[in-house]
Amino acid sequence: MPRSTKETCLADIKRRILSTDLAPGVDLDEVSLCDQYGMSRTPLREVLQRLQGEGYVELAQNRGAKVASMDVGVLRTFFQTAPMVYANIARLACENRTARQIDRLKQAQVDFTKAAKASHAGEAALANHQFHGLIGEMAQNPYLLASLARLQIDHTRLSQTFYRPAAPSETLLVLKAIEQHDAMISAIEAREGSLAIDLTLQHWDLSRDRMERFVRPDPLPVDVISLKDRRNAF
Amino acid sequence: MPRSTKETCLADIKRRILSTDLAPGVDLDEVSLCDQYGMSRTPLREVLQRLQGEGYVELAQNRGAKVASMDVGVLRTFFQTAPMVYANIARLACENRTARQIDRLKQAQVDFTKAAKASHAGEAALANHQFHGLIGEMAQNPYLLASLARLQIDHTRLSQTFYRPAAPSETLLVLKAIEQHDAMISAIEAREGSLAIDLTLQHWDLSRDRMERFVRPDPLPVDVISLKDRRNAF
DNA sequence: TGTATACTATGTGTATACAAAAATAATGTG
DNA sequence: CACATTATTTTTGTATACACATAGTATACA
Repeated sequence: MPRSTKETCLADIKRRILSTDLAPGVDLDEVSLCDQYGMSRTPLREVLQRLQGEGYVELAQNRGAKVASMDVGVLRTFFQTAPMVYANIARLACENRTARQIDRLKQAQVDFTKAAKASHAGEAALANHQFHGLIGEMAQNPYLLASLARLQIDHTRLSQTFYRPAAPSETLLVLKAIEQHDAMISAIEAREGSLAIDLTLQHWDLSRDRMERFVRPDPLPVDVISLKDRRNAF
Repeated sequence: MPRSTKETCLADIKRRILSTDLAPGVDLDEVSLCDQYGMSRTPLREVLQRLQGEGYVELAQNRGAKVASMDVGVLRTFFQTAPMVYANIARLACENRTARQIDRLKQAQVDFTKAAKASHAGEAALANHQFHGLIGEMAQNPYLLASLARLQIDHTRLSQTFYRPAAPSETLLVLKAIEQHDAMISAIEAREGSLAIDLTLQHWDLSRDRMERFVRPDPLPVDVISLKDRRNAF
């Protein structure tokens, strides 16, 4: 899809950041990236500037680029802001979507379903990113889209574990997410704004629970003594 | 304030776009900008990439940069989105503002009041931009801030005529805007979120009325015949 | 006269070379 | 041995030169 070297580079760095292959906060070395993508520093630096503009990286004077961090302070506002923006985007998508966009959304859902059912965690998270990005496009609102894009970056990074189910009960959650996507497509196609908002918020609740468990996992056993004893018993 | 040539250039192009000195949609020539700011094309192009990321300019492949346009379709969503974002930002500002930020906001209000009372239209619009940008900083929400920044660009461009009163009644509107700013400062300082939202929406209504009159001015007289007659009567 | 094609001019995209700043290593001194 | 200072290396920032794409213009041909 991307034609020029620069666009390939831009898209690939985004992909690597979203999949946390490039972890939050890590420094990006210009020359090594140049080698990887077979380009000189001039266009690569322009790519980095754009990535900064879109919220993927942070640039510091004379100190290069690093992947956008995800500190706790920002995470708090993430959970605070996301449902409001997502809901508004969903409503606007109902008003402004075109038939062509519905087709693309359905295709994205096919891709997402495949990856999610196959438990391809990285691919599923990216396909989910693509799906919600398309709804954002439908909204036709460049102002809110800027917020949505930034929310999506952190959302996708936090969701990396979602599609890699550890227990059978978690597989059900993935299936539920797929169903919710299908319901959202129908609502948007039928231009039922109120329904689309409800579905979006339900979808958010599902995702939020999963993310909160990732951010704040089950605590380790407190009773270290008995653990130690059990170990010694071997 | 800006130390390096690049930052000066970035800030100045922003200023010129906000003041519509660089009108929406006009093409930006790289070499002439280089001459103006005494720098080579490499850093200038990086500035343009950043300006694109912040929504000031639009870049097209092999076709250079142009100032972000303001077509009717986008303007519709501007009026639709702005009050919601502004209100949320105001509420968050109450929660998260620091004493230091309050001081800076008061200083910005001094600057704004001076420029507005002196009917320095361009300066007043930029000071107003600065004022509301500081409230945005207080909100401590990078996601919403991205929307706010984009809304502010168009808001400031549309407000250019606000502070250049044509009639005495319009001077009163400017004074009212100044009062509203003072009230907003008090509300944010006292962390009264609900009040801050109300004031913000009132402030928006005032600004919106003025902008709508700018976008859709009074129609020209329909009765061209009688106008012509009157002219002939001279 | 209308249209297609070649040519020219202008402007954008990229690579390389060099300058400047920061990080790191090495050395000297108390 | 700790610390400060200097030298060295690494990395970032900028200028220049050239390659490439597009737009505009002129010319040839139907």
